[in-house]
Amino acid sequence: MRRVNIQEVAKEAGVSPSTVSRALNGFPGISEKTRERIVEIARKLNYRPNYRGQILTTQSTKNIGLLITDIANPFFPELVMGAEEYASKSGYTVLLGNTSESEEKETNYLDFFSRGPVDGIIISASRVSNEHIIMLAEEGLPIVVINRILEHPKISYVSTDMEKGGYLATMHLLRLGHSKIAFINGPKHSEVSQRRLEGYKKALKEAGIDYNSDLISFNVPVSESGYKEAIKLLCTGEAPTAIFTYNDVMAFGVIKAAKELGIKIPEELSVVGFDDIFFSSFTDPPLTTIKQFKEELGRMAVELLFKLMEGERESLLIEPELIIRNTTSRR
Amino acid sequence: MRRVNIQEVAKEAGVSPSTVSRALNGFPGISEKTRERIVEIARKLNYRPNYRGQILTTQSTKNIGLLITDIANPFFPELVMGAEEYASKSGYTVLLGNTSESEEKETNYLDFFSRGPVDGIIISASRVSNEHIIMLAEEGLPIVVINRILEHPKISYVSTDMEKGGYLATMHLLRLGHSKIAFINGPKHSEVSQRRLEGYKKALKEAGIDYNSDLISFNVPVSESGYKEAIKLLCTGEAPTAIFTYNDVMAFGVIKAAKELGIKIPEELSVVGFDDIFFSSFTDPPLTTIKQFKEELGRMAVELLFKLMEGERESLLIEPELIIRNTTSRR
DNA sequence: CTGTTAGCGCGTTCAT
DNA sequence: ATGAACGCGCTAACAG
Repeated sequence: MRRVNIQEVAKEAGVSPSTVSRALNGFPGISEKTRERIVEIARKLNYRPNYRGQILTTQSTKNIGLLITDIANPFFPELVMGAEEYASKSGYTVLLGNTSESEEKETNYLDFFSRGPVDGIIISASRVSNEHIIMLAEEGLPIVVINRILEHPKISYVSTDMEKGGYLATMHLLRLGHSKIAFINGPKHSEVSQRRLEGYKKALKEAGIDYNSDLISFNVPVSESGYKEAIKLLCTGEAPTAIFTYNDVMAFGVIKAAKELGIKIPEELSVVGFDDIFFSSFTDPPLTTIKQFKEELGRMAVELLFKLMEGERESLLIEPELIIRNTTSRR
Repeated sequence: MRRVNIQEVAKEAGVSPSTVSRALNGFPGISEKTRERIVEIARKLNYRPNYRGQILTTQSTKNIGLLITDIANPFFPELVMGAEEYASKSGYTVLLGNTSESEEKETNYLDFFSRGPVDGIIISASRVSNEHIIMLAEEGLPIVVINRILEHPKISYVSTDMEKGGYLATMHLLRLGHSKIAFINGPKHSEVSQRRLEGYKKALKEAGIDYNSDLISFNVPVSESGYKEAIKLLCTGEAPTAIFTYNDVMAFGVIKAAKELGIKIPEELSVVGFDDIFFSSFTDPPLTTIKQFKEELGRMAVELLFKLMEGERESLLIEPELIIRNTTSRR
């Protein structure tokens, strides 16, 4: 692939390859004069060490693998930016694996990552099993998981407090006088979905309202799901007066459905999303939502990964925040 | 990093490493019986070939590097998805480099990519110079550029016809009776900005309207720029009746500014964006825009890259499309 | 059909 | 302060 290698530089400088290596890597045991001469020659020849040979010897790639579920959902880009910014400060590059909600792709990327191109992995994806993650970790690969509580001696995690999020959203709606609150939830198998549902139930219980599973649905977390579920819910005789969605993008689908059905938001229907992505303040009306600190999540994941690479394990929960805009109102 | 290597499998099976390699890679010259036995042992030992050793030998990484400017702008995720989907069909993984509009980061990623982790590069970023790209191409690295017309024997490109896009947007506004049309453009040095400006000028000329450079500004292509420029434009005595923006995200900024100033869209101000990202149909009012076929752009880039790796060079232009929604109306 | 040898491009001994 | 030899893990080329 690359043109000039270390041997050619060595030949040009009339020294051995190891001397070139020492010179260019700033290692001791070489005279300042030779170093300068070699550095100059290397630059002239436009020499850059071959990555493939380098990582094979050093056993370090200076790369981090970041697995995410859906790059089209703005939640993830913000997370990625947080991770990338922090990683690049330490000279690390982030290799992004986007899985488009496909379990097979998650497995493929994880397999790929585990074969050597990265020094550690951050997983922000829900399909892959804890067992699979633990297996990789036990092979010696440092792993940090995002938004998944995984207690294991070799794995760290950072997560939004999802139960708190579900609780905040539901409580907000209850306080506004709603009692029939639908929850258009995410994938059933996902831990995140389950924890938010716990928060939802907890709030209901505190308000003394019976839990009704007819108001809950589990979905692929994309806009269309929100749209379809909203149509279903709003066309029944006993339609809910408020809808809480698994994420903002799904809430956009709900808003769209309500508009098409001529149902006014927030007068006739209140909507609460989750994530607080950039576009949520631009919808009509602007979306009330539970904010996740996405950049912080990405940043902390990298920080915890670096610690893990040095043998220190540490995990943490980040509190979400209720952002009240204009899709919710008193019943 | 990885636990068990090919030698251990060989030892366990009582054969040589090369036999194991043949068995696992499906190469000929090995008895079916031995192959099955080795495959079984490899699976039992949970062996997966070490990527680092493998690429050093095969000279192929099965990776593509994809350089993008701003992952937070939904234009790019859609492009990435198109690229990824097509690449993964051929067993390739996409390594994403996000540069957050920083020239230094673009250079870093390009440097990294050129040192060996990928078999080819797709560049959808504007800061890096043609010279730099050509240098890398001449080192033997297959490169495809997106939205940049770069004629060079070793480089392919795929681009939206930007001049056409600028022309379509401006012509649409002219037909609606607008004559004072501001253009909140992208980065000045960017070829894309320049080509769209050409289209804008061409439409103006055809309508017999003089070009007024006061109506043109060059900006970092993020939402805030649209907001700030709109405030500036709309607070002057001679405010334009229509604004064309470099991308949809900037148009969102314009909409926000107009709302804050109490200016009604589209009655008092028409707005046309560029890209047609997913959220543009969710704004209030839904945005009129020039659609780029983003997934197609990503898909074609990979296809052209594969061709380039086999020595065939081919480039193409994709026609954009005017999507009329509700931010434009007759003057 | 299988084993041995060599080499990808580096960094790291261990000598000198 | 510098060079020679070795090895990272794998596959390709050559032998048998």
